[in-house]
Amino acid sequence: MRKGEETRAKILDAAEISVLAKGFGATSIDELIAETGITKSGFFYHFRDKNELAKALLERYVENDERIYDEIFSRARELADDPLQAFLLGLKLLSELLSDLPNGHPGCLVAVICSHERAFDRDIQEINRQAALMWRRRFGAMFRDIMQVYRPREPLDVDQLADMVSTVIEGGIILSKALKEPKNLPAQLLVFRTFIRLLFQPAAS
Amino acid sequence: MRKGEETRAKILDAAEISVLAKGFGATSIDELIAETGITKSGFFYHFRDKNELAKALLERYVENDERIYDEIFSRARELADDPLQAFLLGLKLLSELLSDLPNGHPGCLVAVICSHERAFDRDIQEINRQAALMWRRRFGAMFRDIMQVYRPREPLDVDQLADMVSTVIEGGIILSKALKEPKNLPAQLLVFRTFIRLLFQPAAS
DNA sequence: GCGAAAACTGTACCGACGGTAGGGAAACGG
DNA sequence: CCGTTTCCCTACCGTCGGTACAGTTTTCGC
Repeated sequence: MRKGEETRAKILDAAEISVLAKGFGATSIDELIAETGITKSGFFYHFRDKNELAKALLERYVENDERIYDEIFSRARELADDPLQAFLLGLKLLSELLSDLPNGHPGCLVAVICSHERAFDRDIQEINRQAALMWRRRFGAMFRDIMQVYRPREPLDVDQLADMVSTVIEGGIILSKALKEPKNLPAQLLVFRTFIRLLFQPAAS
Repeated sequence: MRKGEETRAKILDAAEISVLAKGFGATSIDELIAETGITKSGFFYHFRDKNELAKALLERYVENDERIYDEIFSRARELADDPLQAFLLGLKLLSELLSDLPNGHPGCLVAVICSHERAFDRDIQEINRQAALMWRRRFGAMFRDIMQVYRPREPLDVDQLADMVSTVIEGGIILSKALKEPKNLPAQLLVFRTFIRLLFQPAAS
């Protein structure tokens, strides 16, 4: 029972690394069982097929992602009383965390799934959608808090502003990879941070 | 000679649609030859292997991409004398163009390659990198023009600002797909446009 | 410590796919 | 009409995802 989850986790660990590096199609089951020291039958005991592996992988990834955001922004909230300052601090903390990853961000599974779209069933696409909606809700709540204190210099839709956070992160991951400049993602986050500061900065200079 | 290029183009057309929809791994050669009415030998006459197909696909995609940007921003430049106004207009035109696509942006091949990274050889990764660098140069030049006339309200690195354009586009494509909201990408572009307007807006209101 | 369930192993097999090899044949251009 | 380009045909190989199923070990609750 607990042993089973351990093996399952080992498979998922190996799969995540490989999928983020090579894509889902190029990640073979044979390769995963070789790395985890399990047999093919053992693999299919845990996952009915490759699609279920993808599903489990994505679910785990999204959970972990949420946990990291929870940690960072709750810590930022503790350190700053003002909602705007807390958000700006959160972005900074996130940028620093990403900057400390030696090889840059390994890649976002949500984006990988998007690039493969029709290769997966609706279950997976729905998990993906829910993940993006969670981001929207999370950052949307923060912007609503900010707007109770500060008036934006330009009227902007809260949801679109919240989506912009995810957009910059996802886009930053891709650009970092394409350019082979791991520092690009944290840098982009800081540029976005400047935009937010500008947006809520009082009109008088 | 011309017949050959025609067939080649037909293969690339089918491949591009399929790759953007399902990813590269899930796009089978058998499927491509069925759609183009060619035989397997015929396919391998045009492309030594799947990797060369990817390379040709990416090269064609990047060229087309550049052409579209050229058109939009040169038209914007004709309509507006001021570099800032021209850029803002260009973003608006781009947003409208993306908004008119009935099923949303089909996906960016550069991003797909990034998600598959290690599955491709260095040639392809280099083409990808050069494409991202071209974007940086293109938008960097625009921002430099703008900065000769306007002083940004916050000091920002020109390259990072230029990368932000690509970041928003790539991130917007992913978010649009994840959320299944095709209008998300053009909306994000307009949010970014607001940020740029804010950045270069004179301090006095 | 025992029995049942959980967690595997082993073997044999299947179809689809990427790719190779090589011998052609139609189409076209000069 | 000759040669190159462009493609077809057949046969084959290894890998991969997946199935089937019987057998074995490990683990855990009682």
